[in-house]
Amino acid sequence: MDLKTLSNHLGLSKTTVSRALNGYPDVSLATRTRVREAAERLGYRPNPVAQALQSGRAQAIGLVLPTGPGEFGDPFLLALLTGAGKELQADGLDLMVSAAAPGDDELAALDRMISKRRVDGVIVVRTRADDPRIHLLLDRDFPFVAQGRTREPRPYPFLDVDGVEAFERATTTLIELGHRRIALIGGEPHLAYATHRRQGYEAAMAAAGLRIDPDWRVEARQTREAGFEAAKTLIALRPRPTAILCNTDTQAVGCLAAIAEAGLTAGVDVSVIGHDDLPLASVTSPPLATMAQPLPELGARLGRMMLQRLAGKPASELQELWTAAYVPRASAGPAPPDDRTRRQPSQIR
Amino acid sequence: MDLKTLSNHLGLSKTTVSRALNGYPDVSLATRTRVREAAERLGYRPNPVAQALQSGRAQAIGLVLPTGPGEFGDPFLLALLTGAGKELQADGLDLMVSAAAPGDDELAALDRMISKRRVDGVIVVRTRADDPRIHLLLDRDFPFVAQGRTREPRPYPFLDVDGVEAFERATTTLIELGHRRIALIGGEPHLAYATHRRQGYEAAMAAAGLRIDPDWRVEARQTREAGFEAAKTLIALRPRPTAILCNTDTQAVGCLAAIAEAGLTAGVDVSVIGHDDLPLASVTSPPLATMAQPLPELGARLGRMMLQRLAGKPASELQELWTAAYVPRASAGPAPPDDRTRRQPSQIR
DNA sequence: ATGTTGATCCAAACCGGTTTGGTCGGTACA
DNA sequence: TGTACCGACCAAACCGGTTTGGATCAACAT
Repeated sequence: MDLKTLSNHLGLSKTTVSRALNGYPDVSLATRTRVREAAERLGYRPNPVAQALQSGRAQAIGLVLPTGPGEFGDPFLLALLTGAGKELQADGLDLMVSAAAPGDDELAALDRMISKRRVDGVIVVRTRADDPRIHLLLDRDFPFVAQGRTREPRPYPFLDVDGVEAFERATTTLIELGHRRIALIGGEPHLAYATHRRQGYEAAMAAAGLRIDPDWRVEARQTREAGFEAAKTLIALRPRPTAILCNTDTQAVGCLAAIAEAGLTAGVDVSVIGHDDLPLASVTSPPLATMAQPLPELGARLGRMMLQRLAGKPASELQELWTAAYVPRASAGPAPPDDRTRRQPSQIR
Repeated sequence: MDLKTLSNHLGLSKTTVSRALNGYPDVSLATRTRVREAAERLGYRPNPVAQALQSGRAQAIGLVLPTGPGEFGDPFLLALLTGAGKELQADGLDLMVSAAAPGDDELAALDRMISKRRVDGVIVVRTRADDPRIHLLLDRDFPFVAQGRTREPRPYPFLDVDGVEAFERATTTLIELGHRRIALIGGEPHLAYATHRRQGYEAAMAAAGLRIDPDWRVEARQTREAGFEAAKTLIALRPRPTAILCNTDTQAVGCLAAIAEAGLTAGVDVSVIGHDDLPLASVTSPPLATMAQPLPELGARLGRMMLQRLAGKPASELQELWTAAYVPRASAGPAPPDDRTRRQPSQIR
């Protein structure tokens, strides 16, 4: 059922039928309703491809999924994607997804997507500190919104969860539990969020008047194994840190394993807090305390920001910073009674 | 840079340029190379929207993500999506994703997708025993491939992992470890794969000459909580089953929790095997033995099957059954020395 | 000299919509 | 009575490609 068939059927011109369906006032009300009823009855659906060709807009937005091993872990992305997809669908936009490993492939996939003109905008997820995708999109002046911030002087629309605030709060929580020797397994500095979280940790320690021993601040990749190794080093320190903050849950899981392997109990001897609230965080032993991001809502907001961007809202007005929620679980407990460290100095003297 | 501009630039007609680029033999070799070079040099890219309108093919395939809470767990879907996406991309097809909760929404999303004609085919994931999506697609004669089988007499293309074989093997593995009282936390019967897995369990037990106590076979929803409750019931039985097979890892995680709560040790007092090898399976305590599916390969194959389907390969030749891999982990150990059951009957007599 | 054939190239139609720039008849106003 | 204006409708152009059905011309055959 196409427009020509429908208009023949009604004894009207294509023009009039088209304009009737689109609610133009230069079609009489009577005709308008007659056309609409017929369209409804005959199940007429305008061909979006033809509309796209005419309007120059694809009625779709793109999303390149970084599919590298690990990093955030997949549940993160799918929740984001779902949230964004539903929001866009409500406005009649489809979601076009392309999967590529971070790096050249990813950039090529993005390039292909925008030069094919099959999408009107793209959503960039898991931004990195210095993100070539952001450069590409800004250079080409292609509409986009990013999940996360990068080092980029030009203003662009983003939605991020405040890593500084999150780790400030996580650190403060530990301090309130009586911890003083708090260590950090940070992420690699090329990840923007890793830098922010480290800053939050440092700020909270400073605010509480606590010194950070240089040994307490280590960097590790976003894998379980890296978390395991980093934690082993931290646990071996004397005096031993009583709490470890991990850049992500993935690292934290490795950290828990290292604690168990050392014959210690997480949440009792050493407290651990992660970030992301991955599904696995609730099944570790002990369950992992963590900072949670409202992923579906983040996705939905990203979708809506994309719509606003396409509607012409300036980038500078589309920058939001959300707050993570602390999810208390058994891995974060009160600081152990701290006799060892008090005695040690006197023994040395 | 559109075709008209390019042809003006070359002093040729649109027709000739188009045919040159598409390699038609009625353009002289000299012209053909000249056109191709110019196109390359000027960065000409045909507008896929215009091509789609003309050819009637959208050069995209669709995928409706069921986003209901739980069931398989998200990592499953994302891996599948990635695998399929890469395969399709290699053939120039894009992947259009729409997220909807299973049920009416999902069907509506699917309907919208195919009647909008923005996709040439769809991939159906997580099929259910009696799947309305399959009915819809077969009724409309719309090309699709399904991940999983359903009760449907008409032939259609599918790729499934053999649940019968998987649980037959899991059961046999437990029998070889010395287990005799093996229980099953099955899935709801409307899930096709749950039925298959139950059959595999029953077949292996029968083949080993072991009777299945009716109490050992329970059904539970695909959630951690349901697995927890079901396991509690099983653990309370006397004589107690020494092994529990769970329809999915999600249930198995709940099962492990119930075992721990009863003061028992999984893998020692009661062995547990799950299915899916979700990421969290390796961090439970003890780590969860499970049947793993090669998700990225499954996705890739689904993508290729879709291409073959569109190329006209008949449905009956596009039906594949793959085999899951057993991932041994500490939750499945040898059967405990079984003195209690031997004595109990003598006491009763 | 007149067809025939094959190699090249092209104008126009087409895909299915939307937009432009009208026409046509009737009413309002000078 | 002439004309300005308005409401309702429509033919044709357009979006950017591909396909159809020629046109042109040189070489070759009759």
